[in-house]
Amino acid sequence: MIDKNSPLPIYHQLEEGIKKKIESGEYQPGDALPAERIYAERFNVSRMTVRQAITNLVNERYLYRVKGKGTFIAEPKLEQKLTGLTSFTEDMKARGMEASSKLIKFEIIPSNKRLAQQLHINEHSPVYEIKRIRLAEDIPMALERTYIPANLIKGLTENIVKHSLYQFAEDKMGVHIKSAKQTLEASMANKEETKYLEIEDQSPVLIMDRISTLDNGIVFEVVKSTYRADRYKFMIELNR
Amino acid sequence: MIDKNSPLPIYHQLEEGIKKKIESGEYQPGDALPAERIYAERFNVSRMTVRQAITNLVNERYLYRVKGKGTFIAEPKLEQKLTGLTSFTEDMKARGMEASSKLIKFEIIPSNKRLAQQLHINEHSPVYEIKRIRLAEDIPMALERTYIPANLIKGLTENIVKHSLYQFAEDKMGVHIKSAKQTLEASMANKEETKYLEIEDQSPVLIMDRISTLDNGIVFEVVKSTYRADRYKFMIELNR
DNA sequence: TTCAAAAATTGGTATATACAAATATGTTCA
DNA sequence: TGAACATATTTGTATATACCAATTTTTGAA
Repeated sequence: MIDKNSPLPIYHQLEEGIKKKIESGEYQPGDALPAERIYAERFNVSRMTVRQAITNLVNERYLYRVKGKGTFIAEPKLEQKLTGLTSFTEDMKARGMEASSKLIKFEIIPSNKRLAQQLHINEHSPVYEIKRIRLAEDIPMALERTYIPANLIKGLTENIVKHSLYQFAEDKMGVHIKSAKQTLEASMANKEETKYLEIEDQSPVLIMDRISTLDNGIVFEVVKSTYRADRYKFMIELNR
Repeated sequence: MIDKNSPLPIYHQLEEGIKKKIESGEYQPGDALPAERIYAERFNVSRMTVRQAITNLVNERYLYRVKGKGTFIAEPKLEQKLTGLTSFTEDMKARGMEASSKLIKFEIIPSNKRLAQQLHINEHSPVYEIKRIRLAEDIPMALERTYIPANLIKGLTENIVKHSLYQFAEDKMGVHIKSAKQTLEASMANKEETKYLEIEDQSPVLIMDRISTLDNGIVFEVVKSTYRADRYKFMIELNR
């Protein structure tokens, strides 16, 4: 379980080892973990090193400690893994519909204050503004506005945008999106939205804001999407 | 800042002290925290003790460390927790708000066709109907209607509903919720919703439908929640 | 047998120390 | 000036040790 010559820290190896036993079911919720001093002796490492591994797992909710009693396997955490919230294209495909998109704007503009803040760049710094209409079976479903710092991804063309932006970023720049924060809220359509989505004024719409971050922590994009409430429903599946 | 005779652990005192300086604005995001050895010397404690305090703050996202450079004040955390299957109460707590709820209906009614289908029971079978208003800081945020098959959970009382329904189900029945399917859509408030949520007619609202399933595959509940669009935003965090 | 005291076990706090690894700074030499 | 090297500083990993606090187990006397 422990290789002292490994470049990986001992506490990390121990952490992974314990995690694996939990996930495989060898350690069941409620079970007591061997005492810290036992681990220390068994692997001939310091108790403090064992503690470091266990502390991390406690922080990640895999374990919990009770003073004087021991350390125990925690109940698996419901939530955390949201499957779903896939891309529009995938989403439509899953519903058996033909997805397409129409590019209506592709420009470099100076960022305003709010955008600069979200993208962690200076105000007025150039950003790509990509505006698209998302359609399913040729019916407008959403208006999508994407903002990407211009200096982050040079040589972006309309053509690329028509294909996969993420694919381009991965292939040419070797960057991967690590996480995304999304918010969903209800609102009423503004003028631009009613126009492109072909809905009446004051119709209810769903607004989704997404901020995507790369492996290295750099904010890659800010996306603001407006969905027709009468045609679109978000599905979120939660498993444990 | 540090009282060695206090019953509170030193690392905890240090933790609170640093946190206070961050929250008061004395330490600004991006600022470097004094080095660990500086703190150790200044308060005449071990560097390891300082590390324990800082490690906790790093885990809570108040600080972040860069090897060889130092420890820095993190950007203020706006939206840490995802609104996934976390309860309204937890959700509000995460946002630093006081959550409460008002029970406005608790009855056993015969299920209609649609409900029976969702719950996988026969039409007209009895179900609990629990109607609640969810409040944050005494402001109505959502109207929540929960439906549970009556034969699934006998002896449910108003009092239990006021506490935790899930807790009751886990403790008394030993059942765990395994998964949930949620849909989110925008709509306009109907009469009942405008009344309880204290909003104007035709206001936009967010409607969340949830179907929760137990370990054994039995559908446990159907929840229909209507959220005020002007006060509530769903946050979803996705990580790779 | 019963119950209270003592001992053992477990996690919690704290110290001192050592070296590794990444980064920043200063210095030297071409 | 500018590049290469050495040095200092910072966090990261790991060990050994000591005692505290809560809990469980064992012991022993009534």
